[in-house]
Amino acid sequence: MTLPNAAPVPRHCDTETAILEAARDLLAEGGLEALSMRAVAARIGVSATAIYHWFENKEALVDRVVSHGFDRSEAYLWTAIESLPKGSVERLAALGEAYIRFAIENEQYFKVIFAIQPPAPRHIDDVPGHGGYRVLRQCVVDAMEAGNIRRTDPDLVVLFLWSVVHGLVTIFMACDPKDMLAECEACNSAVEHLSISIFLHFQELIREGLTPREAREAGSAERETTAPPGRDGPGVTGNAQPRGSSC
Amino acid sequence: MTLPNAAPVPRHCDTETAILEAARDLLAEGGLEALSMRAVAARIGVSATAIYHWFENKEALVDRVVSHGFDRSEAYLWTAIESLPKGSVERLAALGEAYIRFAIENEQYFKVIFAIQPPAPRHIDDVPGHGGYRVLRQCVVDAMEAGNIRRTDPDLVVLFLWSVVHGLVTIFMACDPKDMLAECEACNSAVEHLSISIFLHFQELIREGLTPREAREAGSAERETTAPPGRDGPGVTGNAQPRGSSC
DNA sequence: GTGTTAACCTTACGTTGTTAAGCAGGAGGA
DNA sequence: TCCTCCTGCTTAACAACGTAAGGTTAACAC
Repeated sequence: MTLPNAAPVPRHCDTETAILEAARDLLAEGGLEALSMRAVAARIGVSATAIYHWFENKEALVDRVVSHGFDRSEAYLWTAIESLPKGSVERLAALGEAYIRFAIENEQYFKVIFAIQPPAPRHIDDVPGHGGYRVLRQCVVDAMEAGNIRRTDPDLVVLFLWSVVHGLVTIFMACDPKDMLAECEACNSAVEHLSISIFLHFQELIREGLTPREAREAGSAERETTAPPGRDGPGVTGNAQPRGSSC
Repeated sequence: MTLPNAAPVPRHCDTETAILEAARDLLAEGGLEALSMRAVAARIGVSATAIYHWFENKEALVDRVVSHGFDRSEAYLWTAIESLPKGSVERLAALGEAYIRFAIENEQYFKVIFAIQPPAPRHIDDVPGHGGYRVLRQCVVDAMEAGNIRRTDPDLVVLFLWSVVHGLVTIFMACDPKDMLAECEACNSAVEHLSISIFLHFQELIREGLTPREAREAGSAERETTAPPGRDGPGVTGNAQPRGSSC
């Protein structure tokens, strides 16, 4: 274990890394309840109390594990979008899809972060994975400057898009909405994950909004002058999506 | 404790109710980690093992507590919207706001549900609060029939709106995005909760979408002719998903 | 009187996170 | 070579946890 001659590198790194790796594996395998100090210790062949030499307590260990996991998120998201044109809507869409994929692949990390209640709400920079927020914000600003999405408060749009994808994966982690979407054939297409398939359909809603086209065109002139937030546009029955019974 | 003469009413109801109430209070006060069998028992003056006479184990107790809490959600949501016109967009907006309020008021219940990992993903009907899903779906269908929102798969719209509000409250429970929204003056208006203030701004994005008006009007003419709904419009990922042509 | 059942109780077991005390061994100075 | 200090662990023990096993008591049926 100990490096023979490289003095400046303390051997402690080995144990600390081993602890983190064992904890990461346990978390991924069985969630937080499978991650006990004794289980981690047993995996790497030390006593449970040895962990306290490297981490203040279990919470600190879990925090490090989760942070490590999410440190990869920023790179993961950048990789997913780097080949797509800057400022494009495709890039934003790919980012959302990547977020969902990352959440699925790191489900236990997500659950830990959004289950543990911090004593006080943490600042966004202290939340593991806040790097993902930076990526998303950059893409939104780019798309806004390129004129591909509406110009409004970018932070609001960022939070909106984040809410959509995060809400989707969170709901999917808690329950299985498969049955409620059984009638939606397209949702059950040959896509790896149902949540991603649904997100593909969300994209049209995100882009076009829920207001029927007729109502929008009718009310566009008057809305030029006043734009109250909770207004109710007069409804004209439109049928933009001709489909059988439910779709 | 024991009722003297009223035979048909077994005394056990008192204890069971007391257990549920104590567990509910402990959960609300200190979250899941404050809810221990011994703490519940101490509150009502029985031994910890007495609880096992009424509940199979801790999980069953927590399940009942959370279910009870969410049983009120459907009534809560209906109350919030009953005075608003059926099929209106206001009704949908009020429903979203009510969901957020309910989540804030029942934060610990939310955390338990979306933190605990069921062995297998549960069916939507088994999820506490699925009554809220029913309310939302009804409002979406009404609004669709009234022509106030676009006609498309209602379940998709339901899941979309649910994702938006659920994602928003989940993000807010995990971190404090106050700083990142510091520049958004409107968000810091005199509204009770920041999340509700933000949701008010989300509503415009939900209704109008992110596509700039100019781009929409320019593209509307050509889309009149060729409009396969599931088609790769702008914004669909480059990962070329094989999509069903049905939706 | 006997038997049954409901509604508790006490005791105890194994596991958990965590602390305290101490030991082995290498490094460094005298 | 001896002493001291620090690092990286160890064992022992603690309180709190969920929960299993079995005893006790009162109410009730026959």
